[in-house]
Amino acid sequence: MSDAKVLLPLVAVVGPTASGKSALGVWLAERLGGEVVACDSTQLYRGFDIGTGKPSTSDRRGIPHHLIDVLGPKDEATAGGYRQLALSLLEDFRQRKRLPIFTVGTGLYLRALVEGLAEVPQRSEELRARLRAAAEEHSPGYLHCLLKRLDPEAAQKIAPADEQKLLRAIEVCVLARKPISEVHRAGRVPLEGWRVLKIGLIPPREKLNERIHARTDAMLERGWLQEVQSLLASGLSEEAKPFDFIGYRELRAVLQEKISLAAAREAIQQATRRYAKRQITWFRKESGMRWFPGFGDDPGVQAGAIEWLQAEGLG
RNA sequence: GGCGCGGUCGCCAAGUGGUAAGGCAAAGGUCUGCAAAACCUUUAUCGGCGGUUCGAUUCCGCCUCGCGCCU
Repeated sequence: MSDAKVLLPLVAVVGPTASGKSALGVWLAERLGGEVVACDSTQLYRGFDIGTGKPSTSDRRGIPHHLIDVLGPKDEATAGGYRQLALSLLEDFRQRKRLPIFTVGTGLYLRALVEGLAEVPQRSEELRARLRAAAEEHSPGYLHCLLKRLDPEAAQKIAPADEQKLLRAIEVCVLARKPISEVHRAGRVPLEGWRVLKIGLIPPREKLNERIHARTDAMLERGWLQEVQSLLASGLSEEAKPFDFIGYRELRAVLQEKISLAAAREAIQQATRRYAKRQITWFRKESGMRWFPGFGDDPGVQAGAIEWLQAEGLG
């Protein structure tokens, strides 16, 4: 019966940008008969290749990679959407008896997949537009007050200035016709049938920053600016979601002659450093993580990782 | 050697005789469908010494460093 699924192993290589997740993922896949599944909100987008750090053909070494290039520039990536894609992909892995190796940079997406999401309504752009318009007309604390009336408990947890989270909370309350806190309390449906083995990569911050800087330069040398240029030339709106990603927004500004390339380079490096910091903050809280204090391409880390996985019954 | 200006957190920078705005960076953190996002918190005793004063970062003197000008 399909509802009595055998527990299969699922590997998740978790780490901040430039920590070598992809390298470790491929390395493990080669040795364990696995395939790589990206868990990254930006690699989902077709056409945005260099700056999102998609592994090149040679980096992939013949190992199949999934959940890369599955969205067009006008699509909206969401945690729930990712979960759907990943769930059906996992069914496929189950049938083919292959080991899924997730390389995760977007912690929220992994959590959405593994722990599930509450039964909440999807985004509604119309409702959001209305709320934003209303917020414009009223005083600054309007949205927070509104949420306070709908769900005092949720309002307490969200900062009055955090428009993004306030909008979502109000949206859920309105669409679900009940407080978001209540919806959340109703629980979520976690991933079933898979045993998740999490490998966490945390290189020393100084070293990580060095890699981030070097990688930014390498990406620029590989023609990142030209990539952005041809994306824009292809008729894509400058407002398309992927142009908000680190680097793409800076390079777009260069092409619009708002900043110099040198300034963009520094801004990209800095934004990436901060991004890595936020990722690390998120990952630190992740439960059941097996930590390795180095890079994924480090032989010592690789040996340690496979050793651990084998001890867990893999291979 | 003389004259002038200036030395306030890693950087930029306001300011006052009663114990020092802000911005950026940094660090820490939050997070259930925009997450490469959004948001929150934290961070100086004002170049050194002495004087005036109830009290000086703010006034005075000396020293020191930087910048500019002059001989």
